[in-house]
Amino acid sequence: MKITAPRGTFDILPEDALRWHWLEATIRRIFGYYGYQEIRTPVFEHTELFQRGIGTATDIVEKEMYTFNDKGGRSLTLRPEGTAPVVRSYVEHKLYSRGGITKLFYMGPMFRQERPQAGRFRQFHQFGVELLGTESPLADAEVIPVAVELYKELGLTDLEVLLNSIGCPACREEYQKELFSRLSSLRELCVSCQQRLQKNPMRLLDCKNPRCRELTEDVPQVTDYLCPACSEHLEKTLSFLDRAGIGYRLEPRLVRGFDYYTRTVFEVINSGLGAQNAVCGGGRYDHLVEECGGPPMPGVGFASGMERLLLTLEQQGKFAGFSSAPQVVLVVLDEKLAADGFELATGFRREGITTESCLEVKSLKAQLRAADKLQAKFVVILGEDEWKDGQVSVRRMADGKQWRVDREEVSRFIKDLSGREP
RNA sequence: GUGGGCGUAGCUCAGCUGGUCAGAGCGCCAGGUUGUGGCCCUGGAGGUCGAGGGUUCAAAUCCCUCCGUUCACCCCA
Repeated sequence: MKITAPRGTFDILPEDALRWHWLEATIRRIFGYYGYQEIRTPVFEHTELFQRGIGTATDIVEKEMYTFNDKGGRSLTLRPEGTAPVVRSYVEHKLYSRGGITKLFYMGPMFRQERPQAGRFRQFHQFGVELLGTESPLADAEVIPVAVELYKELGLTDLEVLLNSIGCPACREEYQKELFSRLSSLRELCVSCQQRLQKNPMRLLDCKNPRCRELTEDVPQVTDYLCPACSEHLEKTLSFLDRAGIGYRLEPRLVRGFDYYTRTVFEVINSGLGAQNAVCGGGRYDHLVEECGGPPMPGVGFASGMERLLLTLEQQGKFAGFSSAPQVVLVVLDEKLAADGFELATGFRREGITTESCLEVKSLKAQLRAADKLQAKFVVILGEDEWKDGQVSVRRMADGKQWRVDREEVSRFIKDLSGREP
């Protein structure tokens, strides 16, 4: 094998495509119930959008973006995430001027140059929703069940919602100062935590290093530092979730990797995925629209990884029954009848019968074996015996029953039979 | 970017203390029925043993380099 798909990318083969179609269709259907409308943005954007939106100090912007110069010397970047592009489009087209609240969803490939791992790819697919134009905690509370109920509909089990509030810039700054003063003297923190302490002290709360965990054990929690407004926002969000019966776990150490988040942040995790256990991540971003050149306009949303969902569903045996079996396989027994067979197959298809036509005349045995492998419901056999009487044979594969039928009546015959057992 | 595991037929793998070691199962194709699938039987096709280099009379088997893949760290969906 000379040329393979680039590292971290993969082909979706026909049998897999069925699963993707099903997943995509389910997402669209559920999002429809909640009133989200699809928006499609380019797969690449000006590099600056992500630098401004995600934050230059984040890992994604620092080392994971596919950035290149086009022939005009512009710096472009394959989108590493979906929120910044959606917000860019929202601002560019002044969607806020249509009044009220904007509810959008997107779905498509994203690109990050990381080392591939279980459930992690360089080209991967996400869908997500963005609810723009309101600061109400009802919006935070609404966005979470969009994901949760979708997962339920997909048949996912063993999921957990983790939730936290990281406050607004004002209360967060005070908290970060506190963290810094408590921890900056500690030499025992791991190397990356030393760096985090300088750039974004809050990030070291979710370090997995056991020693760092101990050292930060009794550090105060973000939620203790929330200003009255942020505190009230969190309270209300939680009470709405409680009221609607949406389970969650308050996770004070949950912080997220993008700079744009404010107040509510959350994740949905699944234990079956190994280290990459998050299937969904999101939160509120009250200053991103402004950052992107729009008016002050709050927003909240989430993104979810499709590969990880499919992986989990696969583990749960969801796709056992997925197949694309044809209703009819046409078998032609003699080269001389090839044209008649072709005409017949075309007729079936015009009648809406999924038909596999006979492209190569082989022994009846071989053709039946092939039909069996395709899991055909019926085989229509066209041989000289039948044809001289203006007929074909229809064989029901499930029980091997066979009928001689006039050629003009085959479509009707098959349709009638299809409704019945077996 | 760092570290570990693995790279032998389409797939899953055995062989790996160097010398019938190029194999098994499944899959594929064909035959056992003059026009009848699934089970069974028989036969067949298919591999530069990831690539390159080295050690040796001799390497899939030992050594080195590279590539790929996988898991973990980092980070994240």
